[in-house]
Amino acid sequence: MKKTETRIQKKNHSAIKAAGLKVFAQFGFRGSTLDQIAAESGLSKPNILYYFASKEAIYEALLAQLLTDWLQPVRDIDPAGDPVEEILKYAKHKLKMSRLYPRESRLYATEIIQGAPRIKSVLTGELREVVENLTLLINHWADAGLIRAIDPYHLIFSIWAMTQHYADFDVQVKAILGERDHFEDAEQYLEDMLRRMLTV
Amino acid sequence: MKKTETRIQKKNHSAIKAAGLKVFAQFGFRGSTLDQIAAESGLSKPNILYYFASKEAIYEALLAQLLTDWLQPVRDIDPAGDPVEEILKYAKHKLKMSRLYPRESRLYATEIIQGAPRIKSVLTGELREVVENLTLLINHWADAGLIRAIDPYHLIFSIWAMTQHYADFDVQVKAILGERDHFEDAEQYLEDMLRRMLTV
DNA sequence: CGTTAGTTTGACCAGTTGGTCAAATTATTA
DNA sequence: TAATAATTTGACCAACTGGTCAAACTAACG
Repeated sequence: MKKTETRIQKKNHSAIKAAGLKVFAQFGFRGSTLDQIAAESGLSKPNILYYFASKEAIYEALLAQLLTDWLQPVRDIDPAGDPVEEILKYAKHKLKMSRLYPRESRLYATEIIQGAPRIKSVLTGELREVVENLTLLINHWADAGLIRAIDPYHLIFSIWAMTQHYADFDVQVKAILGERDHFEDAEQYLEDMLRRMLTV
Repeated sequence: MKKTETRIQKKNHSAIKAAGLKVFAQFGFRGSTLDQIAAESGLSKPNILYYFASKEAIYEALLAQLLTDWLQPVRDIDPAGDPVEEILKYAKHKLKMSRLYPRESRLYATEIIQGAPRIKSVLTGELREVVENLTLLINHWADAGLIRAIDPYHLIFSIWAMTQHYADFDVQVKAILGERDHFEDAEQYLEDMLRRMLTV
């Protein structure tokens, strides 16, 4: 598909995606304008449309990238590993992504809040499947007595909710806690919570 | 302020706010248009601007209403009540609001994700103060040995995150769980989690 | 160095945006 | 019922929207 990408193409594609991420994450698809992305990326509007067919194409490129990054760590959970540690590893990974890539998290959040018009098929397809497998694994662990019996779906939701909260509601968290880094405390709380939920 | 509001004013003000809530919650402030709100409310665009000075005025009226509804249940927590039950009552109340008023939750979420440009002062003011008081109470309870020692801030964040998740990420939750009502299971999970976190 | 392929842009366009306003319509009240 | 106040609207506007395009410019390469 992308056999030969020139130096300039590579640079500009990523500059546009970086700018698009910044703008879309803040204003959502409809609230964002090509002029904003142009200003943010330092390119002219027609130049942006030379590299991406449309505003929507930029948005979809970002979403596609995001979804693979989102799903991979779930797939990386090792069924042969220690259950509590595996779940903890996943949760911590998710939290770290919230700290390092809060804009990606916000972009995803706005898309979902708006009804996920462009990725609903991924939600009911790939995401659902990946989650289904994870719930089976969790139930299997519970049956084997390795963790406490627990609703696997809501366990997963609680991990998502708590980790993404720190990225999506960053302003609110900072308004309450101040500007200093709070991710260390968050991780400790999350670990404590999960251990209590998973061990008998 | 609103001494005499005629029958028609009352009807149209609330029709516009209802329509605005629906539209703003889905598309955010910048992504929403007066034409959408007009269509949704059944009024003409100039007629809407007869009742509200601007698009922004509608949005701010909604946010103001929302914030008081948001803060009240925190204030209603009874310092003299049973700690675990009080916190549980609050969490369940929050979850119920997610079920009954998901659009309000989404409107708030989009505003926060976008950096809370219009309510940052409320966050660092009223909200912070109310949360501060709650953390003092929780610490007090912990000191008295009525609940386990716990980081009160992240406890609050976890309640917010988990309850609002079911409203804000409704599409995703439904993509995974199907269309049937999942709030009963969510409440059970939430209660289980909080009891485990709060009791020794 | 000259040619070609890749890149950038100013000018432009049709549709949409929030908002205005005078005039028409409807409700209220004396 | 007549006059007054409140409500509604069609026509309109300037600014902005995503997108186009031919022409100018720059990089790559034989």
